[in-house]
Amino acid sequence: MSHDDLTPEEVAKILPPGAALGWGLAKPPQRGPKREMSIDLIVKKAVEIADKDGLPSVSMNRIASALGFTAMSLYRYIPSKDDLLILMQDAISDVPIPAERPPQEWRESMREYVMGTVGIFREHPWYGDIPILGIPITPNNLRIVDWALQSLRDMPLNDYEKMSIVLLLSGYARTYGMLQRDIDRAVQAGSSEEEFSGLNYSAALRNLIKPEQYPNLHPIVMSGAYTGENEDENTVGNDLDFGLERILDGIEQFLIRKTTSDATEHHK
Amino acid sequence: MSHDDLTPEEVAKILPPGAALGWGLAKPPQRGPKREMSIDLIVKKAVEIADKDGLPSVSMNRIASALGFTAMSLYRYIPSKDDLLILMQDAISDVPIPAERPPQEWRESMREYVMGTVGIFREHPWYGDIPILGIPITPNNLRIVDWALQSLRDMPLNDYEKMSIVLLLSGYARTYGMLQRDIDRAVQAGSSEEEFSGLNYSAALRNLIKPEQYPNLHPIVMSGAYTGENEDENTVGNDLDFGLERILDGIEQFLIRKTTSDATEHHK
DNA sequence: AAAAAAGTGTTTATAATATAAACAGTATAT
DNA sequence: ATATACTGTTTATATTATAAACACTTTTTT
Repeated sequence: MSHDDLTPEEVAKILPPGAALGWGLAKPPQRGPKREMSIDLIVKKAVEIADKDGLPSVSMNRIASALGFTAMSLYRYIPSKDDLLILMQDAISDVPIPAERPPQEWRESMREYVMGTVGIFREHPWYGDIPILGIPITPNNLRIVDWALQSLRDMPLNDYEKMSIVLLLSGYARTYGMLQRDIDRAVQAGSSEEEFSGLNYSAALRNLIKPEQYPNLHPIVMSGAYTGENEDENTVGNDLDFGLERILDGIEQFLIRKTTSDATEHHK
Repeated sequence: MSHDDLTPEEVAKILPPGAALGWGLAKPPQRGPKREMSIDLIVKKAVEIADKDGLPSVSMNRIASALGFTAMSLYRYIPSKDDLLILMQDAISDVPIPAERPPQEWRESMREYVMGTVGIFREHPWYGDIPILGIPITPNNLRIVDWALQSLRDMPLNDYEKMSIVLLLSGYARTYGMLQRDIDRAVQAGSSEEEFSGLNYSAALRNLIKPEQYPNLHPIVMSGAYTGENEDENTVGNDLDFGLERILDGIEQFLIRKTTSDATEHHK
């Protein structure tokens, strides 16, 4: 409601500590010994560890040791581990955003956005492990929201419709990012992609899926399609593209319906 | 490939231990003292605890104590905690499946499926916290896949197209289930739904989102739509319905295109 | 009937976790 | 000169999954 200009201190008080730190709103200390570390350094090291050994390996001890300090020293910079996770998540959301496209290329623009978001999951498989505690409010996360809104800017939609579409696209990207992550993780854990897709379980499923209890699934298990026996016909990449094109078609239908009904309303 | 009839023991050897237990393939012990517990009892109690206090509260100690035994006794029934999680996940997937609808009501049928799946997340908010280690292979999870395939059974689609659509719908249900869960969780943790939607951060965001850096998001933050200031116009329920209808429209387009191109191919 | 085998639930032990409290030392403001 | 604010460290705590060894109990084999 209010259009007040708040001071940075006032803004910092409203936001959760992690977000306030992300916006650089922590005022540097005025007294005491010189700091030997920095928030950026800690977050960078934490991301490095998570990339290499996964999120469970990111302990306060591990980060501090890697930097040559004790675990407790980190608490002079970041109030809690949850806040650190928020900062890590925002740090890796600092992705390059491609040049804007003309409005008629909105489908390609949305594809770029979804693929870009899925890319974060590929590069940092722990991205999806950090719990979502609310709508994005950190700087790089909001830049990604801004990116998603780009192709919608000049469309005949109200703000809520735009946000619904952004949610649809970002949710889709998240789903496939996490699916891709789960596969990468299973592969890295020694299990093969075939194991994940269920190829190893084909024989077992053929014995367990009875047509009486699973009338619709039964033929698909028997044909081998469920466990992806013809790998070239069924890959995750294909599934991702397939679903995305259906969603884009659905958005297109909405736009068509919206513009024609606007035209008829004009006639009234 | 093979059409062999395998013995239950052979099937159990192929599957991961958790899944084999879910299918009831563990042969009862032949010697030794009578068992005082059962797998079902343990899983039921674990689900009860998770429902009440969340997944982190489900420790081996907590389950065993609630049943009047020691933590280690559980390992006589279930090989590891990961296996227990698989059994818990399958147990709550035992949802009632509504009566089949005539083919022309496929949209309503898909809506029922998505809403039903989202419902599992509402009733058991920890559902989405259990990591996905591969395609569904446990009995109740496969029953849900069978449900999803119901409305597609008689459609002119090949098996891979059907599975892609199932993946699209189940992924969408999962996304919104988890969103709903995150909100419920934030509310239960004392923070309000307004806090989650960002309403409390409106004033802060208005000061932070500069038009130069966030050209597309800026107007939406200023109008109050980003933080959902007109609650009646923007609810999660609305977003769920909006996205689902777009996806159903996208599927409809695919069906139309497919049937007309089949017709033209016939003409050749 | 005797002995071996298999399985029961329990006790004890281990390494790792986030972070609270108290500490001695250091830079700045009054 | 002294009070204040801040630094990084040390010490301590409760909790976790599960391995190993234990004394009993039931069934199978000899």
